[in-house]
Amino acid sequence: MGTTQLESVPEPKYWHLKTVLSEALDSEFSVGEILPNERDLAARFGVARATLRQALEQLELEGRLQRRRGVGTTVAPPRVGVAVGTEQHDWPGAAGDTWQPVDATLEVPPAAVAAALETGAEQPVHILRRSRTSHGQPVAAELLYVAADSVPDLSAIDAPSGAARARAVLRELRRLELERRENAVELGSARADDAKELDRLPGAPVLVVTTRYVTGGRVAAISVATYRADTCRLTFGDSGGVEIHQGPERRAS
Amino acid sequence: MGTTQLESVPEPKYWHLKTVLSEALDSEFSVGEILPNERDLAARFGVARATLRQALEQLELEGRLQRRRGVGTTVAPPRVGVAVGTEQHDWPGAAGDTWQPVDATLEVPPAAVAAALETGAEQPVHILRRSRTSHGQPVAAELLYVAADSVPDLSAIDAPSGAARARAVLRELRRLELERRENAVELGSARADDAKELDRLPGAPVLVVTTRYVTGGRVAAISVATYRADTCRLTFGDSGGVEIHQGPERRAS
DNA sequence: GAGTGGTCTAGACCACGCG
DNA sequence: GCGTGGTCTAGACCACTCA
Repeated sequence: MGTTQLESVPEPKYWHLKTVLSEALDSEFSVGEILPNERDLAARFGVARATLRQALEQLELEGRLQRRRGVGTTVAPPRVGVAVGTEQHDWPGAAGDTWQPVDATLEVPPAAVAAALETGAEQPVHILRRSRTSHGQPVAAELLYVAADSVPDLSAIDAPSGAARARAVLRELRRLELERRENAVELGSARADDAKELDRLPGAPVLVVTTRYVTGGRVAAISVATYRADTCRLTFGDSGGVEIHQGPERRAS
Repeated sequence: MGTTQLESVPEPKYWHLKTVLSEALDSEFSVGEILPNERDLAARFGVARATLRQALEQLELEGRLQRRRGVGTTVAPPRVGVAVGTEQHDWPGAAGDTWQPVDATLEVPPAAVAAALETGAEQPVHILRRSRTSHGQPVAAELLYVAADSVPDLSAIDAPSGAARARAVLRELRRLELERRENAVELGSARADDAKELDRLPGAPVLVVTTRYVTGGRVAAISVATYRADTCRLTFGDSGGVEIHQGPERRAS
């Protein structure tokens, strides 16, 4: 470092810290390894704990670190590639679908959903909960809204709720011809219920994938899927692998 | 004080604060309006400024607020729907492409890119910089890597660099037949150069879209596009948003 | 130069996981 | 109970924008 001034344009400490830590992660740590605790790390770098935490937060956001209260900070594995919308003409629940139905109810949806489904504001719709795991870890939680009149033959279904009912709704939905599906991705923060299901704290960064299922010129269903932003890389089109984004040479050659 | 008492299960202050502010944004503020400054807001809610900032950061992450140093905190407009990969069989620079070429050079790419392009580690490739705007605001910055042997007829091109050369590379690229393109989206933080182009601070949350252009069984080009996560909603498939009205594209003259 | 958000400090206490 | 990360405080100074 030297005793002279650093740069004419001073970099924030936490930014520099992040760079140093990032390089250390590449060279001196392996996946799953536990880092020293925040107080020790802060002391080692001669900064306040809050500053150190700012650097750790960024690294966690980039999927380099994983922090768990009561446990510690560990080096995260590379992000998991998760296929989204590979099949442009498949309904949810089709063969190869990796979602697990959890529950289904018939309720009045949020106003924004009702508007998009073009149902009445007070009209109940089927609300399905599904979850998705990858490599044994939860990666996404979904709310799937199905317009009631899209699955009219469901009235005599046995189960009033539960996974069985969810599967029944999906089965009826597949009888329709799917015209197309439209996806959108944006950044969000996990609501309390999603956070719990994703094993994260509320407010954790998530990628929100909204899918509109269009059939016969109207929207028959809307899916709002919440993916863990720290551990997931969403893939569109038919590739799964190959990380390009600033990967260290940890990969087996 | 208008602030209500905490619950029996204590919610973090910043979380409660975020909820209160969010509701206030809906009911008492309009888009573009300037909020009171952080010190005043903190005093009004009876919390430290750092706590108030934690709530504001979340709201900014969700695209509800926009904060600019030296200016203030304003209510953000709804996120812009940005089409990504709508045409599965279009090269970059095809008709309707909304990217603006900025520069082009011939350099050795990062190792990860070289591996994905299946070029030699020391082999130079064409590196194009492009930028994308929407409604007059910069929304994305792109680095496009084109394998040199994908555009062999470029050797006699006049311009050694600059936007003209970038357009020349794209023109040559379009002579090939595109087999398919594969997209991946993940969360990242803006590098210093991207941040500057996106009018954000370094480390700002971005959505990184990686696209592999496959032709004849190999990857001819790779694009790494960095979108502002606070202002953008990426749409896949052939439509814009649910409740977002997307204006006409700005064609450069 | 006044006012804004951005960075940083040195503490304190709390909620959680685990032995 | 102990150690971890998560929350919170009350200051300070810096970098930036704009009148």
